[in-house]
Amino acid sequence: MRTSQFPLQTLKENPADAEISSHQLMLRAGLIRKLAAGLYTWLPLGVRVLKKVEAIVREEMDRSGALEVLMPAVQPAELWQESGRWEEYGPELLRLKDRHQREFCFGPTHEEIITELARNELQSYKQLPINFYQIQTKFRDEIRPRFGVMRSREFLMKDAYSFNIDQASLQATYNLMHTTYSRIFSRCGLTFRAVQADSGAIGGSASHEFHVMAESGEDIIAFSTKGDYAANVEKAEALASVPEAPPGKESMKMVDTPDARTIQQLVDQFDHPVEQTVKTLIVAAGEEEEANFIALLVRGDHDLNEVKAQSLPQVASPLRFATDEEIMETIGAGPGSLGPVNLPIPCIADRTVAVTADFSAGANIDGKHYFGINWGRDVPLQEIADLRNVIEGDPSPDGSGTLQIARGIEVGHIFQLGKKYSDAMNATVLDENGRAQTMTMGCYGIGVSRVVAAAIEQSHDAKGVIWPASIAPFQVALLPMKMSRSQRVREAAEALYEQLTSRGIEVLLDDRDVRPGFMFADMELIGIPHRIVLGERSLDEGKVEYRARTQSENSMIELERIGDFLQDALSQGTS
RNA sequence: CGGGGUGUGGCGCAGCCUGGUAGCGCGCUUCGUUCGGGACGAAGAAGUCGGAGGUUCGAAUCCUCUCAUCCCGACCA
Repeated sequence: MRTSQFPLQTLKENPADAEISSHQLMLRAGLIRKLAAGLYTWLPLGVRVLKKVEAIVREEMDRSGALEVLMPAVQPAELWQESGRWEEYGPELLRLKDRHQREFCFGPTHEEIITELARNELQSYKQLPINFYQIQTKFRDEIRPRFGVMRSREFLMKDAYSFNIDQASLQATYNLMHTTYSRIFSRCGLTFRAVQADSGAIGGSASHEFHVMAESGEDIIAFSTKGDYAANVEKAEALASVPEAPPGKESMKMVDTPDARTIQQLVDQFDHPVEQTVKTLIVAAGEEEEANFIALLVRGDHDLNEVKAQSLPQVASPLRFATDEEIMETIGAGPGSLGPVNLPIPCIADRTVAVTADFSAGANIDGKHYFGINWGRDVPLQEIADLRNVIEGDPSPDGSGTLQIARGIEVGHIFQLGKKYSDAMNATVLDENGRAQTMTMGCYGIGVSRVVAAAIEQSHDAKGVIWPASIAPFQVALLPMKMSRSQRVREAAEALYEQLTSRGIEVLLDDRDVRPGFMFADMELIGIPHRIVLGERSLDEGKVEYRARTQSENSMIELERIGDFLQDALSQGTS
């Protein structure tokens, strides 16, 4: 490709509304342009990258035996009503009506559609297992789209859905997808980690997310310093900080704390270690509970994990915090003075709270706290559960090492769905006994457009993008110096361009009549992995200048050898 | 949904407080001089000042409404 025929829509200045580097660079390098909030046009350069990622995904999915389909982006409401999600799904679902006032949505995901397909097309266990996938545009009406294509409303996704006769078969497909995803992200040149994820209210036994490690990631993941354990903080199991409670030394006493309404104020005003404070959160109770509300206790410096809390049967799902009025009415004290002692509603203590001695908590009387509370002696320990987010330094749940915390960008998610959709939509096949069996399902997603942003987030410098070779829009930038005035340079450039192109290398020949610095800056901004400079000087010696995007020095290479040299570099996947 | 910010040629911004009929940088077009790290000079094209209404002799500027967009927050006592 020649720059004279390929628009490089680069910008020198940073667009005002781009926050993170990948978003800024995607705009500056001319990969994308914003149309409206969360909606982006991919320019020719960006499309080349997108297609590279798509090709890798497709190759590896095909290799795994999955079969490509293409489903409609617009989906009839009836199927969503059948699965129950027409009501469950919130405002994220973009609902539409056609000219006959029939209801549709723009698909944020395709479980209903694929299940409808499967129940019609699959009749026998002999057709299983089967895994369908597509690469297609999704729309989710995000509360707050941000960071360019990282969290946009419309985005390109690879989604796959497997149908299996039983759990063992599903597990096998799931494992196969796990290795397939690892191959895909490795081939994309990403540093990533598979982590255990919350399987959510949808049910299902297992779920892993694939995260690209990056400071700007929106997810927080915890992993063991020694073992293999890695999990999304939403999911990571929080063990008690110590195996058992130390013996209590203090006796319980009530203290006037008129100005301590938060844990921080309590700690500051009474010189009290935050590890010996307990906060009491009042939430709506689950349906089986007699009380309307239930109290959750976590240590003062810990955060409640809402996903864990609402998965408890005693707690209403979705989680709902009591209002100040409800708290006043139920307990007789305001939110700043709550605690387990003399509490008129049931309460669940986090594991760490259960092993804390001599702790302080509200007295359920406004402006008063108890200090030196001990379980058993002062208040019975009713129930213990894992309620909190892990923090750095917690013991790792696999028993080896402690937990570290890092940020990640979720680029893939694999999920054992089980029978949620197949049950609701009656997707069965006949088993070997001729009996109808509900199929069990898995689903497997990759955010293709997000992968592009994640790759940049992970690999860039002050000058621009540094593409992993496998997804770079071009592999080699060929920059002739003064081509418009030097017949020799022009001829050498054309010859080398022909040679490299015929070797199957994707070359971008910069045949614009611009100054060298301009070319260098553009090529570095758009992140082409290999750069060849052709000039009178080096041609005198029969050489060209080579520089990898990751390097800061040129090396001189014989003109005759450069083709082989590049081919070697590319086949090694080095950049 | 709550709070805050911003809307002025393609992009980045000034002008607004104190009303007088729009300007700078980048980019773009043409010509000339340049030519190995984002050149210089000259000439040019390009803006319903987000939209509607109002105040005024006169509104980018003041007032009201509205739309768009970005950031922060969305119950952790």
